[in-house]
Amino acid sequence: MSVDRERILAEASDLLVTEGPHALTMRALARRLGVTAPALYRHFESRERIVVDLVGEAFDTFARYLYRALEGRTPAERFSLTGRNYLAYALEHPRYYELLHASHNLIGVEQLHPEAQQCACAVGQFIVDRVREAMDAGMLKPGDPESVARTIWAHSHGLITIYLRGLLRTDEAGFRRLFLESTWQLMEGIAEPAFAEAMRAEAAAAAADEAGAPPDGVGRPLPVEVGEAPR
Amino acid sequence: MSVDRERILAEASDLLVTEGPHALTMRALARRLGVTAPALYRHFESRERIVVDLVGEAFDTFARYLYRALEGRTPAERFSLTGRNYLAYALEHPRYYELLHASHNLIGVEQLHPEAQQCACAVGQFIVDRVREAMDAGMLKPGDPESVARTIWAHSHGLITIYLRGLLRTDEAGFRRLFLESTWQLMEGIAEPAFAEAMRAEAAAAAADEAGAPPDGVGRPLPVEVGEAPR
DNA sequence: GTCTATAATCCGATAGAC
DNA sequence: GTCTATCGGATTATAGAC
Repeated sequence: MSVDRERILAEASDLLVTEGPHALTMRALARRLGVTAPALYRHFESRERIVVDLVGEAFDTFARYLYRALEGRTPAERFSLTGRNYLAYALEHPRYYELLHASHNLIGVEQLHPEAQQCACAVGQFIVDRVREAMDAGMLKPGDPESVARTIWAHSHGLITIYLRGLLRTDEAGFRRLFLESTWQLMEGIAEPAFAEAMRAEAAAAAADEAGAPPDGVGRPLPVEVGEAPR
Repeated sequence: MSVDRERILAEASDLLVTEGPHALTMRALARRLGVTAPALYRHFESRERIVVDLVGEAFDTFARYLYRALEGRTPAERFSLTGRNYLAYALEHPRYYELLHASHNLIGVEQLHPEAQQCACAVGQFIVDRVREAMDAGMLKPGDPESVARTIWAHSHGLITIYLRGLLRTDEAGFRRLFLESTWQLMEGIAEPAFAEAMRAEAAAAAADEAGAPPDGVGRPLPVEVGEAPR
């Protein structure tokens, strides 16, 4: 049998997240792939290189998801898309998401620090920027953008972490509704009433999907365009 | 030199959290303690037993911190104390806090599952109960206690995680203020105005401590007793 | 590009002297 | 209660045949 770089990384991330770092050995990895250990050295020069590349790809993918939010044409759209894409990344690449936050335990600080520290800062700044322009557009209550961004980030990250650890007894669809509902509770405090109301409507619509989803609810539009109205 | 159980556990937790599970070896642990590896087997029958006991103690300590909130005499006090004690545990035992959430990667599901799963459920139920009685007392807006408790838990956990990972450029004192400020932003949405106002005052008082703390600000009283007034 | 065989290292744990 | 010495096994990584 033959393997390629992608299959190795995929199997390695699964091994790493589901059974822990000690379980990611060249032998175990090769066994899963149907080859022997030395074959892996044709694709990676060492075990550590596999882990480093894995974490690097997790960061890259994360940045790609997040920056896609810049396709939104209004501050409200970009703000909303940022939250959606953050959640989408966590749910579509759960092992990467865990890897991102466990990376400091997996590899030495010097291995990825330049890129990772920079990426972590960039992510923080990205969210702050989306919050700031949402404030300027009158969508969020006035305040310190950095502080509000931290609050939003912490809430999303905490909720996702708890879910991925299996501490919420619900499936992915249930968690998506739960995430919207919880985010709305948070927005009630930091968003202007008009936008909070729109988020409430979105959460209600999502709840409606639960009991007999209307078949045209596929491409439900973004919550509002309230970001352009005032100013 | 001689070692005791406590020194071993303390050094082991440090090794585990700061350098990862692979770094916790009997040899490395013994070296840090100034003894040789076989000496450790006088106190623990195996390496795994060290990890299991460590996680167990992290859970026990956590429960002790949390249940102390029951000393509050009013729903408002118990609600407030729950949040304070949760934060106190995380800041006074940061390695235990990380251990708690990494435990599923450290030991087999069967080793601690009875106690851990039960403790995790108990903690969740404890917070839900405090939220429910705070709602009944008119301190929080009416709603689903489980949903609101999840939101509060997620926010606190997320913020603490981000801080412990060193992603917030601030010291512990700065983080305490930051935590209060962020919690207030959240409370603005889920608490009744009277209590939200009290939390705002508390956050402002904490901010005042920043620039020239008044020397009598030591035992600042609990935010309010608003929980007993309405009904 | 994968195999077998193997070198070198590190691990957990035990035996027995002191 | 700690030490030295050691067993048995696992690991990463390499050498060389095919």
